Amino acid sequence: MEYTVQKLAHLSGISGRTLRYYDQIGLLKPAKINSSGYRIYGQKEVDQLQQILFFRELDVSLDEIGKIIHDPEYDQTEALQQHYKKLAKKRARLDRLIHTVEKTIASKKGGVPMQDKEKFEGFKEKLVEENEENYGKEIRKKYGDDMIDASNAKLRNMTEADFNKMKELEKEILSTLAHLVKTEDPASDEAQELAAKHKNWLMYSWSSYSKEAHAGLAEMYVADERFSAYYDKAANGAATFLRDAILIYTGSKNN
Amino acid sequence: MEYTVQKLAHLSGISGRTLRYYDQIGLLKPAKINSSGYRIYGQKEVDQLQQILFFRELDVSLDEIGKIIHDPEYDQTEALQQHYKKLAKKRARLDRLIHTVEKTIASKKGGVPMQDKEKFEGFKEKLVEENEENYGKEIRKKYGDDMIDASNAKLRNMTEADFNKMKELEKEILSTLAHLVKTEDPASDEAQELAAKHKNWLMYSWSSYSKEAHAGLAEMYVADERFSAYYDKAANGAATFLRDAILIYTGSKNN
DNA sequence: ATAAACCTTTACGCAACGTAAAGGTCAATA
DNA sequence: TATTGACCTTTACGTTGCGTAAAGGTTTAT
Repeated sequence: MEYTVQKLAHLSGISGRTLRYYDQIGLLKPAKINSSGYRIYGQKEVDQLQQILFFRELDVSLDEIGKIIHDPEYDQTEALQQHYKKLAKKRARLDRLIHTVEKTIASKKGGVPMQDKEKFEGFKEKLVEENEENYGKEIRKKYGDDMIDASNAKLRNMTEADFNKMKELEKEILSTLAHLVKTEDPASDEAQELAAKHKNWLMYSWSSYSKEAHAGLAEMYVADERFSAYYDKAANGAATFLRDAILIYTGSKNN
Repeated sequence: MEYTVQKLAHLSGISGRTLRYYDQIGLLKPAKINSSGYRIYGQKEVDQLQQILFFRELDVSLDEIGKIIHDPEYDQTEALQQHYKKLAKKRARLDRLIHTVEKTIASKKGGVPMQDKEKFEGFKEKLVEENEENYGKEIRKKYGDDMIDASNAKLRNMTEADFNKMKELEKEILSTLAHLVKTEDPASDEAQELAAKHKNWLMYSWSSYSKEAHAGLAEMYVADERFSAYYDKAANGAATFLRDAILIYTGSKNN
């Protein structure tokens, strides 16, 4: 049986354009070209198209598919396994997204003003994720996997009330910081109180506290511009001031 | 606090290009442009960017996001709900794909030649899906939802052994058909035996049998080019021959 | 003064096709 | 037989969300 483009297209449920495109990129060449320049496909091509569509269904890129079906050296099992991992990741992400949307919808139905609510779940996850992506490697090296995993777990399990308290405390710290930075005295009582508040704030996400870890974080507030930018939003030099206050608080530095 | 492109980019973890692009498409305009033509963003823009990234995380298109955050008329809850449905569909599909890949890998590990094995699970699903997409509406109208759902379920639950038997029977039918079509006698004993085999073949996926349904399907083999193309692969006029044989077998037509 | 590190606009590239546009081919019908 | 209408062809631009030069101006630090 021989098929022209449209015939094969109908048979397989894809468009003629797609078949021409596959020809163009060398993924599926017709068996022959007839005297009028028409593409003619045979049974072999139909079978190969089935294979192509099978992999395409699995979200494999056409490039990959080409390798899989044309290169006999290609380890198909390995490819499938790699692909399986990709799919699993996608699904995990989708699960999270769905969860977030569900929560968001629910909270909106509850009549809660969406402005802040909508971001809640997403932000928690974003926090965890961002921490991982931005600081994951460095921090995991410094503090070890267990501590970070525990921290992430704690963050994830936080109730919304906790989360809001944490946010408020954060605000308070920032405004106090903006105020105190002008005094230029990180050893003052107020500054030490601020450092204590900062510890409390940390404890919302940290599973355990150590002065060393607190001091280490303080150093990072200055060393890493992503942190310093955050605190310098409050006031110029805020990151440095906070660091010094914490270093004194933790006893890492004498006034 | 004011941010240039790079500052905001670092702060939010996206690229400068992305910020310029968002400016370009009107999704996020800077607070102002300074005397040197630099984009300057303020706190308001930072907040809005948070919102944008929140929705982007949910795989909402930038176009949609624009409507959501700029248009006060826009029903955000409705949009989220729509989006939720999309995500759910995606996940359902992903679940299927993952299942297929798992099975495929498993079967390959079992040392079974992949050529046919790999397609097995995928093909079953593809069969169900294709049936739905291609004939779903027409057939559901004709036979009712219950019957079709039952058929799909049966197909899905088929063991591989059954599936292979079905495939073999299919082959046998096709080759017998190719042979018999030359006799041009759909009422012959052999042709009637063929019709019986066709019934058996059907029973692999049908949950119950009726002569009317069988005859109806036979008519469709000729009427619908997607079916007729399939059978005419075996031999010219095969679809018509098979239909006639079935019509006689079911008593819908006298020889 | 000069380099490093910013900033700008313009513009091509990516994946996997959809969608004209402009023109040849083939089968059936008036 | 001439003419539809349904095919077929190639060429080429549009889509999404940016990445990545290229070519040049600005700011900051040394």
